[in-house]
Amino acid sequence: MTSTYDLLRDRLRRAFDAIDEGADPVLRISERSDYQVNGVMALAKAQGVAPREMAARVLEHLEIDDLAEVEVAGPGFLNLTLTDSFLNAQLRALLGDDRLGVGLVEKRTVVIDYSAPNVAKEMHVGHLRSTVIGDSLARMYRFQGDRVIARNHVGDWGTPFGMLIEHLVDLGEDEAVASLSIGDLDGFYRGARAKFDADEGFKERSRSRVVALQGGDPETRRLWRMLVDESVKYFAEVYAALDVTLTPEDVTGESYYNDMLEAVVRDLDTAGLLVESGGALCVFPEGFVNREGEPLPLIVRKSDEGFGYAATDLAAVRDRVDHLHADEILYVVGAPQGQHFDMVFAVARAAGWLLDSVRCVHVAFGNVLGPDRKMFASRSGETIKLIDLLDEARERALSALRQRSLDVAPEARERLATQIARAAIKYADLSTDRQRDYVFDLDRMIAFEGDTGPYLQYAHARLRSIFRRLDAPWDGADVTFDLAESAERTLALGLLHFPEALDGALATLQPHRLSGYLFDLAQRFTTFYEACPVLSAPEPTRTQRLALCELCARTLSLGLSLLGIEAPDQM
RNA sequence: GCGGCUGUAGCUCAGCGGAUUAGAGCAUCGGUCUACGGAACCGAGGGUCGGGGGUUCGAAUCCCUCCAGCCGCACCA
Repeated sequence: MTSTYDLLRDRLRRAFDAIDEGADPVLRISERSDYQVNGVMALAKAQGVAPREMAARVLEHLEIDDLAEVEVAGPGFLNLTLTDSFLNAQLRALLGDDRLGVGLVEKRTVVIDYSAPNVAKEMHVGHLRSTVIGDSLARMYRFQGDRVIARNHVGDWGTPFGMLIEHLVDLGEDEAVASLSIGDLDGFYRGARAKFDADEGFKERSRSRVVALQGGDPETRRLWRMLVDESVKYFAEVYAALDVTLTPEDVTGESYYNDMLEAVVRDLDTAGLLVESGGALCVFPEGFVNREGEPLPLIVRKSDEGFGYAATDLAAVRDRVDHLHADEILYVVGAPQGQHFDMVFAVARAAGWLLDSVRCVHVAFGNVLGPDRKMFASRSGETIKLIDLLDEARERALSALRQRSLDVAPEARERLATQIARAAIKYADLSTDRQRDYVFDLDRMIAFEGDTGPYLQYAHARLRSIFRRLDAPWDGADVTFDLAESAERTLALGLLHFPEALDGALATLQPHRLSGYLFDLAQRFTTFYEACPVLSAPEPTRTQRLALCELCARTLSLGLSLLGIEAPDQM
């Protein structure tokens, strides 16, 4: 089906095109009517015509009577009120559409770089946002019909691996694997670090181990592989606990690009972009300066001849363009790295590796803050394990569930608690502008009241409970939506807005556009639910209301799934 | 110093060119109530949208400037 928004916009565009080819009608959801058209004023200004006069001209060209009544309002807005027959037709189409009005785009390849934990290091709150936001974007892109290639840019290379491998050797392989597989990655890392700082001999061994690793010594590589594999296994557990779609196959760590780094340097040199400065090989992209106002380098090869992350990131861009054939590349990485990515993209474009046709975006996000508005950490100042955070949320959800007389088996209750805990944490992250910092407050995010994940899950569960109470199957095949009650009409309009909400989230790479919509829809539903009895209503009202409930449940469920949140039938 | 992000009700946040009363959630206060699940709903109070200029018929929204906070600015990612 074609979405309501698209149908209206197409008609409006035709009228606008007749006056000025390509002019944007600026169609928006309105508080004063169903939709409003804001584009008349801009058009009037461009053409030197009085706005209301322009509105009249647009109306002359506008053929939209079958969809909406139009009224000129204020300085020159067009207010649209959908006709009953159009509303009915759209709702009926929605009932038969699994995609709830969302069209499929022409399939492109979208690479999304997200999560990026470090080998032999715990996943902590610092990884939460990248993981949750990236996964939501991946789900939305997939749903829209694109081919998504997730890239988990795991930190699996660099000098710390000398000490980590030596520590592994000291512990013995079996012991080390056991310690890693119980998920005590920080313990392992700290053990290595402590010895490195205290023991000169260990430090020396670590250094030569790095050399052996870089030199490709088979035994060293085997031990390194072991560390990586165990960590990736652990990450998979965390992703499962979070219900994140990343798999071990998506892991292309820093080491993945090692063999491409020489070529990066060589080709930059060939392109005449490479400059030696202080012993390091650099590119000075235009427009970047340091403290002193001097050109700022992107250091591709360090003065010790090692490669930095800039080289890896450049190699990754090339790989994603040349081998993955990306049409679009997204980096879901914290805001502090903004300048670094600006420089990498600038260099990649200057080198001709990244064409203008490939959209490359740093999807930046702010920090997770503690109640003191500082970086979220435990009392003792340590970072908090992601898995501990989830466990605590699950405990709270569980105790809340116990206080309810919900007729479910203990195992089912455990499962529910897990679903609620994930919803609480993910929704809190996905329901604010991602560029801002946000305060992590478990009490607020896990509450069943307010703008929370559990509230939306609850709204969905209430809807499903209606259908459980049905004594006989209902059939919506011949339903007619007359929407006589205003609460019915308000809910119905909300259902039609789903495609715009998703488009908005994708266009801005802001999942909170979608979460905000879902919360609004849930509120429309609860208002409707209070005002309009469903099961006890006489026919044909009963069938109509059941159909609205069905659509609402499906919209909530689908919408939440695109945020990576499950919608249980009962809670 | 340069650059980026942020500053909207007591708190947490939407809104980021558009319309007379700037929205929501939480908290507060007041209602609804023997219920199609009350973990709900309805209502009220509460804001000079950081300050000041400017553009415009119209600015929380665009431009300039100032203030405050956070972050980045050469070999760690």
